[in-house]
Amino acid sequence: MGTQLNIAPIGEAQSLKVRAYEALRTAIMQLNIYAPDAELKLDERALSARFGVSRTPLREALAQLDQEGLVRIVARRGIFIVRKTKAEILEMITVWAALESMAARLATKEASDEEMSRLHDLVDTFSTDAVAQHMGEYSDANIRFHQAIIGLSKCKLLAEMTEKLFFHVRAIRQRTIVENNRAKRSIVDHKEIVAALEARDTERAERLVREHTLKLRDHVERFVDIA
Amino acid sequence: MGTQLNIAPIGEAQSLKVRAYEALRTAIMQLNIYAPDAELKLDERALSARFGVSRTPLREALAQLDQEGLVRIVARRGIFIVRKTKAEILEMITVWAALESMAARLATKEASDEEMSRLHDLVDTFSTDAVAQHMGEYSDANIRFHQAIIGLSKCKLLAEMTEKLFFHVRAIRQRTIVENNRAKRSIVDHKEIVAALEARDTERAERLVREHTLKLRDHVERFVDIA
DNA sequence: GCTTGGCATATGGTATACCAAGATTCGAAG
DNA sequence: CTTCGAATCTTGGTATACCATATGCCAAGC
Repeated sequence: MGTQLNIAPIGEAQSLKVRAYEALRTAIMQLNIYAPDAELKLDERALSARFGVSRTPLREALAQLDQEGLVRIVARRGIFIVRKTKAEILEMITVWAALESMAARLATKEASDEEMSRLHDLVDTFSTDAVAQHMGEYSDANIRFHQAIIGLSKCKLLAEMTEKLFFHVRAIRQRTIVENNRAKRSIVDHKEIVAALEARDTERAERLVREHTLKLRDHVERFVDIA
Repeated sequence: MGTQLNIAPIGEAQSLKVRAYEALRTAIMQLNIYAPDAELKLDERALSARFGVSRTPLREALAQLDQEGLVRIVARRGIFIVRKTKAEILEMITVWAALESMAARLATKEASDEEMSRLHDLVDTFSTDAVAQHMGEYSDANIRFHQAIIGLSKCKLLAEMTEKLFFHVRAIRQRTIVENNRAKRSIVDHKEIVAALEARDTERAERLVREHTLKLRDHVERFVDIA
């Protein structure tokens, strides 16, 4: 196909800093930081030996994780994986609600009908996926639905900012009590949201998205036990 | 006077990284980056000599500025102060609208009457400050008003996130065409917002704040000439 | 046995040297 | 005069050594 060699897949040897950052971020994501026996302290030298790179790029990666709030670096004390407090999680969900409701508002004006229909499909798929339903509000499938709405806003900044929030919120999956009723009601909410978006009902779409996410907030406040 | 020697709190010498970061951030803030002759390229070695510190802490400070979007580090090319494009500025104002409208919503529930009255005073002061009016939507006094609303939400994350946005938006001050009518209408908006907040009218407060900021967005879109 | 001061160790912070790849210069070839 | 390429310079990336302080252990003294 094509008369040009369609770009090299580009193995792309990124900087060690970036690679270290991604490796650490992934590792932290996979760690259940709320488990009582979770390893929360990191050691620069041990990590640098483990990765096979010097401390310098590793430190830069850690500094970035520190700024993003995933770890906390304390001089001459150590580097600690951060456990978000419940209050912080609630604030993040609140901000999420603010951002996604604005995204819904924009989506009613920016998204094409074709994009809307793809969103529609996503909801239908999710509503028949028992596993996803079981995972509740924190499953990857669910997160994808919300990210899809953000995407339809065509506002990259909204996407960037929510991505960081999702990362932290995902960490509380295991601490959530899954109610079956809640999962089903969530599906209903999603369908209503898509309907409002497709109808280009800006105000309703915004309100539904906000209320949906704030419902999650209240649920976490009442039924999630952390910190 | 006291029977115990009430030890000094200790000066607190911050790390060189933090000091370099703050110095650079301040310097960038004071620079009119949209001026044609603005110095947009930085040099690690030159800066390290100028600050009297080695490249290491300086690099960490620069890496942080890079992540925050104030500068862009390109390997083997240089470090450049970022000029935000108009599209990016517009996105930032949109996100700002999302965050502050949520803050207004929360404020109607979280703020005390006493705090509301202080906000009221702030508006009265601003409305009689000719200089502030002249500066329009980007004066420090105006920014303070908006930050005050954010503060009343009692949501620290909202405050953190908007602070970064304000920094970037402030940079376009000089590029804004100040219309007298607009300044006056802005004051009217502010008074209405405060009224809604004091009346604890959640929906109205949210809507007014959102519309006010989106008005600014449209104004920038039409009358600010950058990038 | 308990307190206390010092020493050893751990650990993040800083300085410095070197590397590799992009940018620049400048002269030789045409 | 133009073109092109090799030598050189520039500049961010990386490795490594050293520094300063928080912690903990241990022994000396009460």
